[in-house]
Amino acid sequence: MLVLFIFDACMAKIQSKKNSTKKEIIIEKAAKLFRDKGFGASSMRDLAEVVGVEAASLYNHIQSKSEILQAICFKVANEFISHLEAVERSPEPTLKKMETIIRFHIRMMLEQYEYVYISDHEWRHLPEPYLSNFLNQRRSYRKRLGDIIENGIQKNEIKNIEPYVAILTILSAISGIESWQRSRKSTSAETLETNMVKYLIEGLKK
Amino acid sequence: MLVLFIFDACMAKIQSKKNSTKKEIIIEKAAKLFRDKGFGASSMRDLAEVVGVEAASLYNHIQSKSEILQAICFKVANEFISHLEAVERSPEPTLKKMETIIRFHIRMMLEQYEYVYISDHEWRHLPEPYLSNFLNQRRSYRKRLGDIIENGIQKNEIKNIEPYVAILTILSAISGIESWQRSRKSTSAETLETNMVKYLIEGLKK
DNA sequence: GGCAGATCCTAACACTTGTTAGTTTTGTTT
DNA sequence: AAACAAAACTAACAAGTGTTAGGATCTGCC
Repeated sequence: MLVLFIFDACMAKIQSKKNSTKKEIIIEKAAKLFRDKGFGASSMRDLAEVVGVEAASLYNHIQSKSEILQAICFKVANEFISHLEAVERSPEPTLKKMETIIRFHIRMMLEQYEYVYISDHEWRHLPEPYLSNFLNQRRSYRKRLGDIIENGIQKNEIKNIEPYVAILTILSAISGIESWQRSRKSTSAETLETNMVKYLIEGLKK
Repeated sequence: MLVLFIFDACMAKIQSKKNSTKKEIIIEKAAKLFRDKGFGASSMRDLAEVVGVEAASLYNHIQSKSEILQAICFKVANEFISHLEAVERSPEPTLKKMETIIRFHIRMMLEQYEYVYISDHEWRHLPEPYLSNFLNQRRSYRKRLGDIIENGIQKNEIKNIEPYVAILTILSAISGIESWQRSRKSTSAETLETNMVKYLIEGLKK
């Protein structure tokens, strides 16, 4: 009863069903904008224009420019973390685990390009304490990936390679898909995924 | 005679020996600044402060904020291109060529971190026509790298992999060293270079 | 010592930034 | 039709932007 009341009050204050929708539209448009002009170079007036509204009107749905950035960065971070948790719980061999993770990263880069790109490149502009929070999550995520690799080495399932360097290499390689997105060339998405997985997994095999 | 005159006039107009030195100092400080705040978020007043001078005084040595960015981006681009030309001319086998190039990229990332980082991440802010120019050089550079790989495949010296994807993977992986730089951890530069080369080269071997 | 030129400074410019206040329009409910 | 809330608008704010003008100061050379 009390809980319901608080919940309702919260919903009513922060967002109703309708401006939740509008808020999402704003964030979506913002993602596209931030991706190709950068967060710093995108003004609220720019954003307002693509949304089809006056700049001041945006503040009926969001609280600040950086709230948009926070929403994007943490949405992406959460998706990666919860996927990782599922993989960690699975009983598969190390190489298969890594392939699953690599494919997930590649698909995220293909299907949620704007969001992932911003989370990768514009997190610097997060205000504290969100910045520290984000970096902690990131560090923890990479650490856990490194643990998977280390575990695989100890079990003699994969080649002996510095886990940190392997993770750095894999994640960076995938985030480079950004530059493929920027200029859709002859190479198809499928070719890209197949070949990149091949390259990155082959380098881990014994 | 005429050539010399033009050369002299140019030198005198753009920079004398003395403000060339000062100009270089400004660019060096700017590189550090741009790297950790981003080009857009760095103001000329910020730059002036680290140089130890008033903002307006900078304009005795440079012509505009974006001239600094141009200087950095094209300096880096030229270094990579001329190194590539040397490798192209060499008679070595494909795998050795690729290792040379990979090592050069890694060392540039280790030794000229600020410059390379900015060239990698802040080129968007170049004004036209420099932007198009830069992107053309970049595309051409990657194309030539791809040709080396394609040639190696035809000669049966390396594994059959999509050249474009291989290049994308290699370059992106290396540019990820940025995040190692950002937080000097337990891993040494040597370990990093050794392991990354191992990973990236192993994935090319037959 | 004094001239010349390089380099600095202060002040200001025109403009853009994110955001707020106050008001009017819009759309739904009674 | 009246009333209410949601969401749009106009106008403005304080602060910060890159850059220029004009004058002061410093430096090295005759």
